[in-house]
Amino acid sequence: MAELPGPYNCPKDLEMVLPKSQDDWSKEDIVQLLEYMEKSIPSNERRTFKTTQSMVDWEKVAFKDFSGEKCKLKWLEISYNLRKFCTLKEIIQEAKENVNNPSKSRNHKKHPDLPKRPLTAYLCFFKEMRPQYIQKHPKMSNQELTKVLSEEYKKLPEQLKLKYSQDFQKEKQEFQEKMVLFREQHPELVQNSRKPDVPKGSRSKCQRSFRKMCKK
DNA sequence: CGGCGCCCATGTAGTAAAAG
DNA sequence: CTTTTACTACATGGGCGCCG
Repeated sequence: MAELPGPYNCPKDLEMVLPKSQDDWSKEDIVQLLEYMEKSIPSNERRTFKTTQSMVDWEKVAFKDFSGEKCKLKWLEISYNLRKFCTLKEIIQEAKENVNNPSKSRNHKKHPDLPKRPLTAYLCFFKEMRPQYIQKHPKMSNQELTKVLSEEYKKLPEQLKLKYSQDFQKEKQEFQEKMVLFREQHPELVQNSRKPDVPKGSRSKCQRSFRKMCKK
């Protein structure tokens, strides 16, 4: 704990190592440096920037009179300044958003193979009838159309509703079969189709009632 | 462990807001 | 400025937390 690791984590050292504007980098040179760096990393790289950064072969980045070592130092200077722009306050704000809205966080991506939940009876009806109602009421907004269609759905004869819900039941079975397959193929990913990366119990009762209050 | 109740996911497309 | 994303209306099955 007593000794700090290399210059990456030690801004004060970095400032001493990199006196300001002592070098001869033009704007164009920096653009070129960044382009060479970009080219040097694999396109499918998924590791953290620190990991990748430590693996960069600076001799390959080197160009003109700028040696690999010079390039590396310049990059450290640039990236250090960049990190100053991202304040702790901003990071905390982003963390807050992620806590409250895990599914909407920037890096939240659904697995591409994750089966889609089947449409409920109402949504099937909605999907099927919407085009006709668009023609009937060309000037209606989507919100208004939704209202009309929900009215229509309520008026629908029981027989038709039954047909829609039977379709739903059938699709539900298929969905469950697909989910079984999905879980077999991706055992490391969750038991739950809904929120793959939300740990159980992450939503507290307080959070719920708070949201409820906000809604009203 | 059963049952209640909250909240999410699901379809659409225009629009508003945010990001790039 | 352009592109992307979230929200809006609606019904409803189902996952899950919580309480007794």
